[in-house]
Amino acid sequence: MEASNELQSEENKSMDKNRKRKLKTPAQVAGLENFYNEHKYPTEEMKSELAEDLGLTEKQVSGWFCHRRLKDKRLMKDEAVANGRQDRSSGVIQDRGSGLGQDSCGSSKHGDYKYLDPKEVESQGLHNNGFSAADIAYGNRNHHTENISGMEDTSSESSSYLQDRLFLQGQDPYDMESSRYLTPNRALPPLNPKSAINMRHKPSGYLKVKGEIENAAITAVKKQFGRNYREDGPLLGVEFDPLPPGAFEGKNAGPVHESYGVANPVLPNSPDISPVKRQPSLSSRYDTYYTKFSSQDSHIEGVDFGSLHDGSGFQDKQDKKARQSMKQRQTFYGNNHFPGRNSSLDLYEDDNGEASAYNSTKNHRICITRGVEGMRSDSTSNQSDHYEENPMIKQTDLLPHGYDNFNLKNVQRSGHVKSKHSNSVRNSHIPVDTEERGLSTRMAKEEIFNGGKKAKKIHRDADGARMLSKEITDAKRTKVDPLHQYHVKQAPIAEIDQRKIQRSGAPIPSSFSEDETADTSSSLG
DNA sequence: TTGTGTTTTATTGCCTCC
DNA sequence: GGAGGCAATAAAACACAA
Repeated sequence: MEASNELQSEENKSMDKNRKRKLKTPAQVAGLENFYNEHKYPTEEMKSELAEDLGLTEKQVSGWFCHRRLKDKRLMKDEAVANGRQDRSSGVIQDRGSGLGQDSCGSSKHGDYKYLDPKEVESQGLHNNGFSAADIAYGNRNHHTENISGMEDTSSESSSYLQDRLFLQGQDPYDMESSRYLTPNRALPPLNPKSAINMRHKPSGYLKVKGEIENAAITAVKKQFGRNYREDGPLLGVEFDPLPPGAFEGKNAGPVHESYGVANPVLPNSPDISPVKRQPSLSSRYDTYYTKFSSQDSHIEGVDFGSLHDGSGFQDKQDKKARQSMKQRQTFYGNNHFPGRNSSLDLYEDDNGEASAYNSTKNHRICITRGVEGMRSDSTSNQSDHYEENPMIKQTDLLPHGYDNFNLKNVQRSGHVKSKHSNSVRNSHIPVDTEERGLSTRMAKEEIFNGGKKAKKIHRDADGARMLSKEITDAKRTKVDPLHQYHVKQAPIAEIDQRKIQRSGAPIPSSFSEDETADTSSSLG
């Protein structure tokens, strides 16, 4: 009896211990998100790898993915509902929504069939370019590439296009990452035996019946996008704006417009726009996200990865801040993978015509995404101390093949970004612009859907951004890291920053206000 | 500073598939 | 029956407003 009681108490203790929520570090979240973007249903192996890489348990990873899917589902549902109300012809979105909604993993094999999952297809097609922390790890291990193959199936056109684009740019670690998995003909070799096997699998349950149909729909949409991107140009932020309305026939016009409006690159060269200022809502989110993340960067650079979750002191504090912003963004971040990435890529490249800008952005992102891994790579420069904290992290394995360039950059960056300010500044700009575009779309939608609630959130973010902006501004004035300066040059970033001004009540350039207005109006109605 | 609302994390139960 | 997943729930961590 006593023994049992004791045992029970022990269990309870341990339960409590486990029960005690422990927030994942931004790095971990980033890693998870990135991986999630590519693999909604990671295999056990993947999970294991990811868990190891992130310093989490498989259970945690599984749980996280589960919740993440739920979250996605929930968002999609909301979106679908809202879309349904607003536009009946939003077949695409609805399709997505339905796909997600029904994509439930009733079948445990979904993970294996993710190739067929519209969601996956889409995310993969557009996200393959995205950087996945896990990818790095997996890349080295040649584990997963299934997704891409699946992608080729349904969205080979757009996806390949994107890949090509990205590949050509060749500067993007993300791209490189994905490209690494590609065979000379761009086909993805089954790296993982399991994957290969999986590929042979046919979807079961819902996917079995609807997979192809949905894929077709998704593919169609993707193709539409792909064409737009391809033919109409890379300026997703700018030109994509009008496309969605047409492509989606109205329903998305609002959201899309909004999203783009947020990141509207139309004001790239506006001198009036302060780089430190950003738009409140969406941008601020990511802005904050990255900014903070970068603050984590310091964390990343300085830290954290190693401390992935030792959850102690130093990192915890930094994490806390980063998390706050992170949390708010993750939702969107995960969901908007493709838009953000693509848009960012295109925008940077085309808009500025400066690969460097593009690269810088990427690098930045890499830094973030790599949060987990990136940190490691960064750590090589001087974060060893942090890594020491986490024995799970193997610095030697941190650098994925093909990431030499960006890693180097990152390292360099981390070099001068040692100072928190510099970090903030740097991060505040780049990422925002990059991810924001894609994310903004969804965010805008969410705004619409959730109305006040979202507004509140946005406001919250804005506040955070404001706080950051102040910090950033100060930092900028006092110190600007070379890389950062470069980033600052980027008009898009400046625009984004501009939003901050708006939020803070500072004067807003007419051009930007228009954006804002458009954004607002679209979101409102 | 406190209360409230939101988000994230952890746990548990159930379902489906093999 | 085991594995994987979803859904529901509880609780912690945050953010914001009063």
